[in-house]
This record gives sequence, structure tokens and C-alpha cells, in this order.
Amino acid sequence: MTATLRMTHQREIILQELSRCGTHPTADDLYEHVRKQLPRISLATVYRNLEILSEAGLIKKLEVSGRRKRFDWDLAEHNHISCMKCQRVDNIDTTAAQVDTLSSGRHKGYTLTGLRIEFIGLCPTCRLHSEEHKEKGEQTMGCRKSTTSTLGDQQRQVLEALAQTATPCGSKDIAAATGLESKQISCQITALKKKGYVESPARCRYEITEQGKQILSQ
Amino acid sequence: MTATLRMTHQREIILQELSRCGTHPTADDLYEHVRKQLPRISLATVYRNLEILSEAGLIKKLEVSGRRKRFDWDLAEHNHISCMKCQRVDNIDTTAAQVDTLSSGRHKGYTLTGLRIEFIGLCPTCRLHSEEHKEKGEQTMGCRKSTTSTLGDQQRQVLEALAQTATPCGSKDIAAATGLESKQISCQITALKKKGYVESPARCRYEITEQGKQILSQ
DNA sequence: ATGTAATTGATAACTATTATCATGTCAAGA
DNA sequence: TCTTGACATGATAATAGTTATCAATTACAT
Repeated sequence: MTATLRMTHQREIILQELSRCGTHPTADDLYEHVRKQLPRISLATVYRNLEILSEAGLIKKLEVSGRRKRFDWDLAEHNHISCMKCQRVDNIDTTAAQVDTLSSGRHKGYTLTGLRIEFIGLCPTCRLHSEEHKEKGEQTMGCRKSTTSTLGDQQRQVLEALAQTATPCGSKDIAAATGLESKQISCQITALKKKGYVESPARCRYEITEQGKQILSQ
Repeated sequence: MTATLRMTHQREIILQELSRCGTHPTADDLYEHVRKQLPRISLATVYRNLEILSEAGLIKKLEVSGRRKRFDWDLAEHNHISCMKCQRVDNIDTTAAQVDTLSSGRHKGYTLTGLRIEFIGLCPTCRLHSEEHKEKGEQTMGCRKSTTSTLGDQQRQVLEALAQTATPCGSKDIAAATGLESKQISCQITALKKKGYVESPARCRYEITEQGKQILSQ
């Protein structure tokens, strides 16, 4: 395991593409899009980074059925609905109450740590074009949603630590304050900067922005 | 596509092993067990038959997360709970009411055709041996359950047709009576014989047993 | 500005599954 | 009971999706 996560150009573009498309792309989907900006990027780099970034809590790895893994920029807890035909995956809102009804209590001696709900159906597009497009209908990654993404747990922790201190601080200070592994700090900070919640008045010094304070108070 | 499904020795043993183990084995799990009775069987045969048998409705293919497909002898509608650590899969009971709450209404314009609920947790064994077995804990297919399996749709149809006629009849008659593709009849009959719901008084002649009448009236 | 651990691109390796094909076998009808 | 041809099998190659390897490059704390 590494001690520090770096925000490389490749990583930045991958995050950017994932945030731009409102969908739940596979590694390969993203590769095709990232390639337009970084023609020399390797598919392995995309796979590697999606794995690393999801472990670091910057993005989410989806556990939906099907052979290919999918990734999600939206860190908020939510379930999914997928199309039988084109495999496209969309978000659904299941209220906490509904989920609680199902997950309350222990089952078969298991200690419950999660619940995965996946609706299966035919998406509007596939229903219409029901005859024509045979199996070819793999989703095109359009920009359907201007994602207002939620903070990940670690991002929130970092932001809270920055809110506490008056003076701009370095990543070591943040590591100490949050108790987080220093490995992920700098990467989280870069992500927070991109979102506009953090700024850097001097090299390696960071402070929270007004926008950052606002999102914390929500 | 084939016109008739045959009940080969390999298919019989695969079904037998799947019915004996109360678990939800992968193709490879089953291969290892079937091999004890048929040392010359090919892994491809196991994969092929699991696919064919699930298409014919004799068994069920599970769509749980994780990379490997799993199969189920129990044809009744039910959901699953899987262990984060050893990937083992068990059944859970979710009442129709609970599921209805979740699945009622349309979502995002999708036409709903299914709902998949998967609980994630740590199974009792993994919780206990939490430190020792590292990743090696892939389930051993024990005989934990004496499965009283439910009839598949097609099996029920065949059985109902047999219940209607007084005299033992051949598979063509059954095909005509049920309107099912003749392809699956003989295979379904063999399965029903194994379950004790059908018997054959003469070659290629079949009739329903007392037990068979009983299960129909449930 | 610098040293070094983290990351990259290229590619081999890997896991799970499906396809191919020559050979063998099941089962409906005679 | 025998025949016959469609169906199934075993061995193995091929495929899809992902992960591992490694020499060369690069981001970043100091």
C-alpha cells in the first residue's frame, strides 16, 4: 500500500469525465472518453485509478449485476435501476424508511452491513426502439445531469478540520487533525479544490472557502 | 436452438449434486463435486448444462453481485444474502408486501420487470474465524438442507396435463396438451420422475403419481 | 530546486465463461 | 428390440474483462 496519493493529470481527467457524464460508466466507457483528452493514456491506468479512487472514497464502485464494473461520481447513498436490454444504469430513490423495513433485524445469523436493491426494467428508449436496435444499444455517455455531488466521508472530515483552524495549514496538520491516513489527504484536497470548497493561498498550504463552509453547514 | 432436451447421465448427476447441496454453488464448485461421480466430465459440459437447464426452467441462475455466476435448485421466488468475506450466498425471506412497497409505481420511466434485493453481511462462520482464514474461506458445499423444492412453471404445466388424462401418455400428447415446445418435455418428465411426481408404467408412457397429485393441489 | 516514492504506459497474465468441432450417445418411431 | 439422426460430450481454443509486472517518468513535501 502507498503512503501518499498523488493527483496526477490522468487522475484529474478521469475524475472530470466521470463527473461530467451523468451516467454510471464502465472502465471501458471512461477510457474512450478520457482518450479524447489524453490520447496516450493506457487502459490499465483507467482501471487502476478507478480502483484506487474508489478505495480512497473519491468515487464509488457500483455493485450491480452484469459482468462489467461500473463507477459513480455521486457519493450519496442510493440504489439503482438497470435496463435488461442495454445494461444502462440509472439512480433511484428508495426512502430510508422503506429500506429499514427490509433490513431491520438479523437474517440467518448474518451481521448485516449493507443492502443492495436493484430494479430491473426496460428503459424508455429501449421500450420504444424495441425491435430495431438489437443488443447494440449500449448507452452513449451523454451529459444528462449537472451533478451536484455530495461529499464523501473523508472529504467531509478534511473540510471540517480546515474549518477549525484560522491559519492555512499543510497536509501533515490535516492528517493529525483528522486521524486519517496521510496517504489520501493530498488527493482529497485536490478534489476539494476542484469542487471549490478549498483553496491554496501558498504552496502546500490550504484553507476552506466560503462555499466550503456553506456545504458543511447543510 | 435444439428441438429436444435429452436427460443425459451428466445432466442427471449435475441436477442431483445441485439438489443435494443446500447452497448456491458456482459452475466450478459443482464441477468439483460432479467429478467425484463422473471423473471424465468436462468443465465445459457443466457450464453448458447449467446454462441450458436454467433456460429450460429446471434450475435458476442467480444474479448476485460478484464475478462468478451461481445456480439454485430452489425454483421458488426468493432473495439472497451474501457474505462479504467468503462470498457464500444464502436465502432470505422477504415478504411480498415489503417488496411491493418498493416496487410499486414506475421509476424514471422504466417498465419494471424485476427487483433484486441482496443483503450484504458477515456470515456467522466468518465472524468467528474473523482473523484466521484470510480469503481462503470459500464455502465448502455441505449438505445443510434437505431441499423440498418447488415446481417450475413448466413442470407444473406438464403435471397438470398428466393429471387430466386417465391413461398413460407419450411426450407428444403432453406437448399437444400443454402447448409447450416439445423440446423440453422429456427433460422435464425425467426431472419430475426423480422428484417422485411422475412414473413410467411402460417405455415412453408416463402418468402422474399420488405424490404428484398432492403437490398440484397445494 | 531536489530526491524519491508513487505513477505511468505497454503488455503479459489471469479468471470466468463461451465457442468450436470431431466423436459418441439418447430416445422416438419402426 | 433396433435404427437413425439430432443432440450432447470432451478437449481445447477463443474471448471478455480485469489485474499484475516492470522499466521509465513524474508529482510533491521539504
